[in-house]
Amino acid sequence: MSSPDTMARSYAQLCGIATALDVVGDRWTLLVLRDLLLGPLRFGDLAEGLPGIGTNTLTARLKHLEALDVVHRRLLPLPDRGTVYELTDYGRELEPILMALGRWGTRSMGRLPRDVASRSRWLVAAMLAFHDDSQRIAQPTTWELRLSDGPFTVRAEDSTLTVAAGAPDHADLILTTDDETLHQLLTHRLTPAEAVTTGAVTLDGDISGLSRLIGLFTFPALEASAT
Amino acid sequence: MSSPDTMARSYAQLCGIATALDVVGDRWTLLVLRDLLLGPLRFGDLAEGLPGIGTNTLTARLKHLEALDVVHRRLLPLPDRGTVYELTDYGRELEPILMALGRWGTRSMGRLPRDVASRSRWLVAAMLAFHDDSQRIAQPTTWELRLSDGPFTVRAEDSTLTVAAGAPDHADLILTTDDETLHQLLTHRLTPAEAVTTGAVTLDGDISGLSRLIGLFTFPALEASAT
DNA sequence: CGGTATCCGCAAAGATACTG
DNA sequence: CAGTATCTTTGCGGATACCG
Repeated sequence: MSSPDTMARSYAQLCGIATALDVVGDRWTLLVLRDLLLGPLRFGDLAEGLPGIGTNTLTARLKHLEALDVVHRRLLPLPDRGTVYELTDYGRELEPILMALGRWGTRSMGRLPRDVASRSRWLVAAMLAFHDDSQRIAQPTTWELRLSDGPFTVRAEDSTLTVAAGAPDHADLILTTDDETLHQLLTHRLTPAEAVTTGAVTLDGDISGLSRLIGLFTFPALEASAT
Repeated sequence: MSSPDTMARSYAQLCGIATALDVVGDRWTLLVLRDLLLGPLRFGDLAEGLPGIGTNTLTARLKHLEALDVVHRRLLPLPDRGTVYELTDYGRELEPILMALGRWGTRSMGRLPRDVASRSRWLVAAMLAFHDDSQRIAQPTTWELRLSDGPFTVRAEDSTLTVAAGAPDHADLILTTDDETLHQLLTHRLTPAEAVTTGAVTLDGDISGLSRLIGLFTFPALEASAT
């Protein structure tokens, strides 16, 4: 019984890249891992974040990833009584690769179809991708972003940025907004002052903290479609 | 019907990673790009390096990649009268991502099936992936590797390593060997002296050059399969 | 030889209904 | 909520026939 069907369609090449694709190359797989980068998720939350995936396909991907030690299935303690999926150490090593792939793919986003799905968690992941780690921040700062997917924690310390789903215990600044406004702020098409004045952003804390947050990133301007 | 609708199965997500996968996420696509990393290839050479791919699938992938400016189709000058496919600048930006993915996947190579295909070009690509760029080499050196796929050029200058298919104009050392022997050398399961003595490697130049070549890399030992 | 086009069988993926 | 079962659709691999 050489491993179940998890290797059914292996490329069978003596090559690290081909082997990596045997593990994470199937359709949807890398998007599952992308969504798990911000923290553990339940089956239903994963499915909700992957519009178009069938529950059977999601089940198959999770089983495959679990068998290959990329994802771990964990039972939550009593109050919740649920199951969550989270990255293993091996799976977490994909983070810089996924971020680099996301930066690369951003250039092609102008070609996206008209009816595009959007999730604030993807925008938050993009913040991780476009964080400018050549900057060192003077003192550690925590932001809470309240977006449509729920609260997220962004923390800057020295030159590292950590991002996770969920609210922090303490935030230096809480901001409530929508994806489009946040993206406009990050691409400098909207100033913090404008955003607050129009009510597109609601702050609990000082507006300078919003400016400092935005300054941590270097988002590219999106190009229009060419084809 | 079915005109080149290259976005037929787009994830349609406002996300750089999802967009990248719209471009290079289809089966075989990243392996096509891997093989093009070492230099332009003809259709037939690509097909030969991707055992199992159908010629129709390869055609579809190349058309897709060409339409999205990842690969460029170029006609060779007269003596050859052929067509080659080569990476565009945009496509070449995938190199560090593919190398990182290959390093990541190497850990899972113990699970590969029994009948694995092997190509020396993949081993040469792995040399690029496992090059230790913390080293600076005293004086620029060029090696010619004569392997089953043909000759390859490896050049070290300062702390950069370049690798390409084809023989160099001048090589400081020419070595002829097989994939298995080269891999054993790179993983220190075989010493240069042993390899030369047994005839597994033939040198045209000084053996110290082989030691210096091997010293440029930090290949991991392959783990045995667990499940 | 360097592709392209077509048919065919299979396995994966999408959709949805259903169950613990 | 967390999946499983079932059915349909689509993509893929393989073979082959065709064109420059």
